[in-house]
Amino acid sequence: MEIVQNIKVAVDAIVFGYSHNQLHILLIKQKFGELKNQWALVGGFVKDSETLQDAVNRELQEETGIEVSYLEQLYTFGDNIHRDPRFRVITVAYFALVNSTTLTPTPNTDAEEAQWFSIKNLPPLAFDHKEIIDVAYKRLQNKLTYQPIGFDLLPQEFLFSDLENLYCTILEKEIDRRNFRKKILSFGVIEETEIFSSKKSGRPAKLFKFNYQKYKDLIKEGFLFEIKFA
Amino acid sequence: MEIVQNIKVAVDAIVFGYSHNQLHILLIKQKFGELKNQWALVGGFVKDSETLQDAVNRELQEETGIEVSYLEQLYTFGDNIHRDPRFRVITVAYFALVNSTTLTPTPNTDAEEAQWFSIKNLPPLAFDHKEIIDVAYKRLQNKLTYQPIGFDLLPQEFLFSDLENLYCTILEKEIDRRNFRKKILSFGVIEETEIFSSKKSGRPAKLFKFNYQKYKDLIKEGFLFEIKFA
DNA sequence: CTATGTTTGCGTATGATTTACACATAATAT
DNA sequence: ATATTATGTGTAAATCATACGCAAACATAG
Repeated sequence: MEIVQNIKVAVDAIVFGYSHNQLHILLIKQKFGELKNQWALVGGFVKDSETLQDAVNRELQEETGIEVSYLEQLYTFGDNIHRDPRFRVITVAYFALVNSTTLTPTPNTDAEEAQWFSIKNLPPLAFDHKEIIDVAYKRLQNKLTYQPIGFDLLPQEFLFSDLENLYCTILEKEIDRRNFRKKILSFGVIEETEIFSSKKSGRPAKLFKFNYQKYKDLIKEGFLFEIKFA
Repeated sequence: MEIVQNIKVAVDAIVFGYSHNQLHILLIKQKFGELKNQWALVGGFVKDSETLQDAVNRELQEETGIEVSYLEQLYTFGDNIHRDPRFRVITVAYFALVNSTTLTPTPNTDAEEAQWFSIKNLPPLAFDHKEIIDVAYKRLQNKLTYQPIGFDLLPQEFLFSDLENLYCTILEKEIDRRNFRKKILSFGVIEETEIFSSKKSGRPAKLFKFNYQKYKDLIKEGFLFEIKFA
């Protein structure tokens, strides 16, 4: 049986970053093609010999030079049947987080320009990329309440107040500082360091760090986080 | 820029059914081709002009004649690069549930034979379909604890004991009958009917039915279920 | 027709978790 | 020095989860 099919497979990455108490998304500006000067998600067509995830990592490398600290498949968008007149495109979207210590994008090719945008202030986007981002943002909000992915958006060592702020910002909720601290500490996956931060004012705060090993052990036991705040 | 890509896009459906206190999966037996006599998931190649979900529904109709009561995208499997020598296949897997009142498969074409298998006793499967089923089963177990999808596996009207049994079976856990009832009723999405069931022995039980409208209202408010039993 | 077994339906006591809120501490700024 | 700011810890009340007891309504056996 012969299969006639004129579909191309692409991957897109929704890359979240966190800095200055704001959630950001990494976008690239097309320099050529029919999408010239349009902002779009990082992505491109999958090569025959690479896995989907390899394709995402390659595109990320080529277009932004950024290495992500978390990557998972999000959803496959394939209903936009007439996006390109030459063929149909289905795109497997990947959800990515980057550590805020490595935030500066440096594209390998000069075909594109990479830039962070606050999620509250996105430019007009190519294709259905705005809807893809909406799905990704919901996933981030959801996942934050039952898995410790917030740490993947912060530096290796961070202040509790930063973590708290991150949760407030992303979940768009007020959180009681004291209950939040108790809850997070009760999971036993973050540890105090002996380092204190020098802030402008106020009592100096201990830096904390995430214990990935401990987290993996918990996951093995089928443990989930369940962070829910009124 | 010319895109050279030799990838075909397929869809697969993991169809769950529940009967005789057991969870079942719908499989088809290939009658032709290199996979002759192998059991496999319902699925096939996507046509250029149909959405992914339409493709799933079409394949379900063609191969089994079954109409599902719940359908959502599960995951896209694309790492099995050398499954077919002619081209690479990526398959978008869909998670489906069928109401146990419509369990009899009746394939349109006589190319395949469709049959239910207990999840505890699956035959050898084609490709990576066993792994896909594993992913789907985990999703089912998970989803059952925070969304009322159990009702999509039962008849319109059902006994509480059936619902409880379904949860026990799928979650592979003992559940306290009384606490389960209280919890489920507290969500306010199922209603008593005036009908009583005639059982072999014991006190007659009221039949209950799911109120989909009420559920949709709850979802709008961002409500989640959270059924967790020790 | 009574006794026994079986399944349903409801209730309550206990413990665990969540939520709300108060105050001492250690730095900087004035 | 004193005010200001942010950190770190504690505790009481309310809510929720868990464990379990018991009566009601049927079938069946003797």
